[in-house]
Amino acid sequence: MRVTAEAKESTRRKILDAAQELFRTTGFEATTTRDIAKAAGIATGTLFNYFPTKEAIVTTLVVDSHARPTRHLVNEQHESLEEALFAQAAAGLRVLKPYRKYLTPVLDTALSPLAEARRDDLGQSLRTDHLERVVELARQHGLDAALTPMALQMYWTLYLGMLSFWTNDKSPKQEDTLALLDQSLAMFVSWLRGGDEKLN
Amino acid sequence: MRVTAEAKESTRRKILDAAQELFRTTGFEATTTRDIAKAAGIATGTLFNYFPTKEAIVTTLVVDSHARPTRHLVNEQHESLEEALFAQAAAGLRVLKPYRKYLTPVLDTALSPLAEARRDDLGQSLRTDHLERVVELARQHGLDAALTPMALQMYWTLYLGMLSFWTNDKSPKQEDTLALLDQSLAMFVSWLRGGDEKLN
DNA sequence: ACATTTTTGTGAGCATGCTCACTTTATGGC
DNA sequence: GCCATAAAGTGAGCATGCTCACAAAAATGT
Repeated sequence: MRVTAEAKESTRRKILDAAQELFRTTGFEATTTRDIAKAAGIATGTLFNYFPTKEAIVTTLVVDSHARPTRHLVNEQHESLEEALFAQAAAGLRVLKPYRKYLTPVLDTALSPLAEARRDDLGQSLRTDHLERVVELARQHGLDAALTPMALQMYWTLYLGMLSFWTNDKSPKQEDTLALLDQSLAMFVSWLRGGDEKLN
Repeated sequence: MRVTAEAKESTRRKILDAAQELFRTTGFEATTTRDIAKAAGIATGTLFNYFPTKEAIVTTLVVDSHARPTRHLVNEQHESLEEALFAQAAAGLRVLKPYRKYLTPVLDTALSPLAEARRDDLGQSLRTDHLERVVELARQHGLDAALTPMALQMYWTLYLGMLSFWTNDKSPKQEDTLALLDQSLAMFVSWLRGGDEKLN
């Protein structure tokens, strides 16, 4: 059984590697599932034994790469919550950079606020992981009380808006995205503080 | 030529009416273009002489209905910019209500911040119309100076986030959506005012 | 009235995401 | 070693969004 399990894992990797390369060179839409299967050296049917949809492949690529790093950043100390959130989001951008050009399908399906409705567990985990760290950072700055579910919803909306903008940012080094991120977080955090005052 | 033009308009209407009815009863995904064509009494090929994609049909339905009313609301006087924006957005929701269940494809393609990239003129007009009215309302409250392109981008992100939430809102009369809208606008407007102070 | 051109309509057919009945391969008990 | 069971793989085929070469119909010129 072990040999099989290893073989299975290796097939999975072959699919992901082939898909990543094809998406990068040809784009997500223009790459067919038959292309991916052929490049991975398997039949199209086999591909769907490993991933239920074509989008699940690209989502897996994104979520896998996004999951690994960015955790240590929580431990760094920042002056303000704005800075801490900015550092976290910027780290996310750094890690997603290779996928920037074909992030759209992931944003549409897996990460959208509608993802719950669409029952996509992959995107769900990226979302909850990210939001958990937001809560943790807010706690370090004494603002976690203001982080109601609605506040998190608003944060996530702004975060997705920033990612959407990023996938299409034409400015040389995507500095416009960083400006947008900066302003969005400033707006959000100052709103959090205001809500806090009302509670006192 | 007139007879033909009228006939053409009538075919167009038949398509839109048939599509609306089928989307309502069967849902957007489950309705095939063949279904729509058959219900409209035309061939599938003809359908694509009138609309380039299936999504263009649903987008047309939404944009058409959204365009007509809501304009007079600009003339009503409101105490604060928050209230004025709230009234405008709520009017939009009222008018979109029949489409709530199948608004998702429109949000994904036509209205997304990526819509520019996707060259969808239909959604573009809904966006620019709405944003123009936002600017107008802001001017009435002396806050239009703060409405930079980036501020409008942030407004639109929050607006789309609210619409996304709405399509999936399970609360009895979608009152959660109104709460989210209220908070989002409060955050946005108070941020606008803050930016204004900085400028002084 | 007829011929010509332009507009509108048609449905067979293509591309592609995905399924499923079937084959091949690996594993474990004897 | 050999069979039985389970796991993994296969590719023909389906559904559906959309195209395109052609046909029918309408408009226009004479």
